[in-house]
Amino acid sequence: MQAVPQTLGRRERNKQEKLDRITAAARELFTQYGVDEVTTQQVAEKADVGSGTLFLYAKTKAELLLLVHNVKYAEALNSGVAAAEQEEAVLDGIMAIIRPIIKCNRVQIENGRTYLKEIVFGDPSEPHHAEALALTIRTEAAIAEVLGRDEQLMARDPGKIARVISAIMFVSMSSSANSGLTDEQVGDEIRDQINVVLAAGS
Amino acid sequence: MQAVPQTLGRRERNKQEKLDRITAAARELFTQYGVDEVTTQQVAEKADVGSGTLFLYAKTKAELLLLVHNVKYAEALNSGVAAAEQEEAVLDGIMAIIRPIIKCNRVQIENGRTYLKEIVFGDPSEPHHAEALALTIRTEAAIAEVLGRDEQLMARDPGKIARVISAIMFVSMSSSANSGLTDEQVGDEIRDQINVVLAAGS
DNA sequence: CCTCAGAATTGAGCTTACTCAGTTATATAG
DNA sequence: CTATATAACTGAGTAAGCTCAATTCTGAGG
Repeated sequence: MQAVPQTLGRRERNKQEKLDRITAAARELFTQYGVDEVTTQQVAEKADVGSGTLFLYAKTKAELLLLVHNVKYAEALNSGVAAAEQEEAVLDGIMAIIRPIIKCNRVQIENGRTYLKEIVFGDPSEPHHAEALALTIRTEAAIAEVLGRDEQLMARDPGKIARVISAIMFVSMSSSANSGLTDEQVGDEIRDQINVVLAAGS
Repeated sequence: MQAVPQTLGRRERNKQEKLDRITAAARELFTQYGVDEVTTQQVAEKADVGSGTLFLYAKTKAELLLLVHNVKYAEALNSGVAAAEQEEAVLDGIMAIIRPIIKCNRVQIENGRTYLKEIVFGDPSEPHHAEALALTIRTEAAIAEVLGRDEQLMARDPGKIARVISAIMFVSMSSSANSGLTDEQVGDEIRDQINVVLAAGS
């Protein structure tokens, strides 16, 4: 019997180190070449682990992408929420939240689309997927908060409206029809749709 | 040189027959077992064609599902549009359109979700995918028509609202979070969201 | 009927995500 | 320190979608 070591024991430390190496390897390769152009073998090699080990840390290749992309999405969301505080008008505030998210899902458009696909269609019981879902919930909450600043909208259901906006974002960012558009054009398309939802009473 | 034969020549007839056999085989196997549980080999065998031939008629397995499911979707849409004519209220009319679509995408939920996934993320240059897109456009048009019956809504932009409703439908029908719900529950979720979009002025 | 260009078909083979039986490393007990 | 249980790791192997070089079939021209 031994006291619990402050440094979590070698086993735990090794696991953490491996996860870090895998995450770094996947991030670099996916970002540079795109998830479809990278094989799991390549990620395993770069992370210096066996190919089987990779799948102990991410159950599928898609989960590996979630692991990597969640970080970027979280950053985008944070910056968007911060920017939204500076805005007066509701629509401007919402667009301030959305714009960084569009950007982050279109820098490497293939990865962004695969990420969004996985959020909706992937296995929600997987940990990285659960984290992604938590992020979309945070996004909706942030949007709902901005909606709630307006009395008229407060009287409607900000949570439900935020959900609708979330669906609008998802489809507009994912659709193959929009692959060729610029970030601004996608943003415009989203804004127009939000506008028709909000401008209801006018 | 010979006059164009009424019966399109043996070559064309053979191609048509093969496509029919492939479609029938895929429909039966996918419907009974679900697209993920069926291999392309099995479809090829059942259709009595070589495995390579299959991919001349549908470039990917997903395209094969589109080929099969488009027919069901078209039927659902037609029956929904017909039902919508009997409805007075706008929301009732829209739900009349949507309900058969929900049903058709959830009878075999795995196939329905894969179908929806392919519509958004698949290759739009493929013929069966193009047909699926045409169906979603027809769906939006049908919804827009019902919206246009109301003067207030007519003043807003029925086409754009229909697009928003389309996004709502897509996410609610696809989301893994809703896998366990009944058709009615999914319908309710969709109706609630549409309601908050339409009930704007009230 | 015979020839032949090219359309249509084919299935062996390739790629790659993922599995699993066997191996190695770690921590605890005596 | 040695033994043992068990957690962690590994890479050869499997499965399945898809490709493509070789083959067969079709129809027009002579």
